[in-house]
Amino acid sequence: MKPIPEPSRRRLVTLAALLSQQQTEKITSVTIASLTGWSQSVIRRDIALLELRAGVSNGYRVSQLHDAICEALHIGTASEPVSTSQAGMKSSAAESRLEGSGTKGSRALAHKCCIVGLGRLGAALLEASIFERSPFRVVAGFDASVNRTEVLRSTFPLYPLSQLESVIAREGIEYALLAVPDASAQITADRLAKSGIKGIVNYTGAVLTAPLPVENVAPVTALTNLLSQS
Amino acid sequence: MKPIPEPSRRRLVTLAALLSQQQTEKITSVTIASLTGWSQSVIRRDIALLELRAGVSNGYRVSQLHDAICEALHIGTASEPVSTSQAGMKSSAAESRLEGSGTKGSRALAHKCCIVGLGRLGAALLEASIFERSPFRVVAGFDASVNRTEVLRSTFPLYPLSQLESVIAREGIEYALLAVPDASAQITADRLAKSGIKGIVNYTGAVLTAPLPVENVAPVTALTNLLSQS
DNA sequence: CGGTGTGAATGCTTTCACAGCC
DNA sequence: GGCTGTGAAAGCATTCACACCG
Repeated sequence: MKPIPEPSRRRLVTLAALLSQQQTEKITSVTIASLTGWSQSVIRRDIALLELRAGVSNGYRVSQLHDAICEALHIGTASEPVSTSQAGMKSSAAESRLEGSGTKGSRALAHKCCIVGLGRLGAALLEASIFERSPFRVVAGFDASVNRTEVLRSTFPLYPLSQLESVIAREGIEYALLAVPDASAQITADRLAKSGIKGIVNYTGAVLTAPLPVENVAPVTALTNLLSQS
Repeated sequence: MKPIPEPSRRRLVTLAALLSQQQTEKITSVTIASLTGWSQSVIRRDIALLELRAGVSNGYRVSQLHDAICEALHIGTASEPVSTSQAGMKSSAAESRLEGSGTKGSRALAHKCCIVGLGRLGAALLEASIFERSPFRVVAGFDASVNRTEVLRSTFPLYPLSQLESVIAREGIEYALLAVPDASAQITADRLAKSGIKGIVNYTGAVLTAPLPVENVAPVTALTNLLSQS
């Protein structure tokens, strides 16, 4: 399968999330269009990229489409469709079509993440429910203040910042959520990069310079993006 | 000035933030390239869109470029360049060029925002420092639990969710940071849309259907975007 | 030189429009 | 009829390459 272009990829990420909150069994591109605001053309093209040739005549099977996206995007543990009481045994084993390219990696381990900086914002991310039913698992938190790492409660261990490199290496952590004070953002990002982290979600107001993908989600950045969209 | 295309706009938002944390007086496209990872071509094109024909031969004046971006993006109160002691009276009145399209709106009031949902994450956004020196000002917080709205401390008033519509109208609030539980996200988004809000920053895991721009910044969404970028 | 600004060319994405299928 | 999948066209964004400037 050829590499999926960036705009399509981002839409597919959203589409996967949308599918997992969908109740119906089937869905058409026109429904997706009304739910997301994207054009039908673009939706059909995006889905065509999956090379799942299964959506004939009356829409796509929600679960099948969802799984196909997760596979194409290399999302290991997929966020399962929401199960409200009525769901039944709908698709627990989503009949893998003949041409299936070996879906064995599907139950793969979740991607390991860590939270760096446990101020108010970082501490808020400790909430376990956020990552439930997602392909990610937070396995460590870090803060410069030993006080915080000892007082805060979480389902995974918290470490002093000095152990950043060693814990990342030991646990094989892939992604970091960065929520340190702006002033130490760049230095910390440098340390993360050197530790072999694959990507950073940046909650700080600082613009990071790093040799790896950074997703900026600082409140001010997000608002500014909206602002100039008028 | 013609409308700025979306990819350029997003880069310019980041560039503005980068400039405001810059210490030097001048900057060249090659420096920006090394700091951001974007190509020189794209940077020069983006800046050319500003029609600020002022960057001859040895780079751009940081403050001037910053102001030009803020103007083009309709950012009222710009985030000022960081003032480390040495900054001096650099550019407090950024010589508005002759052709200037009437920069009178420049000292306009900050854009008003509100935080909807004051759980751990929403409450973390109450931190005033986050929005300091930004073109945004949070003027209200909302939560379904009166307990929370009464116990939490902030520099602006907190209201029960029932007053959402009335307060938004009265205060003329433009943007909302949505941090309610996933289950009530869509309903709340509908209320926000009806209240005339111009854009939503979505911290929930839910995919929103709304007739206005939504910026998705849920941790899982951000991580997934990174993930499939390998 | 080292740097910007910009036509022209390239490469991507989106849209159109229609064949094919249920 | 309603819907998908896909060539072909149109529309955008990025890169190239070079004139021009301090």
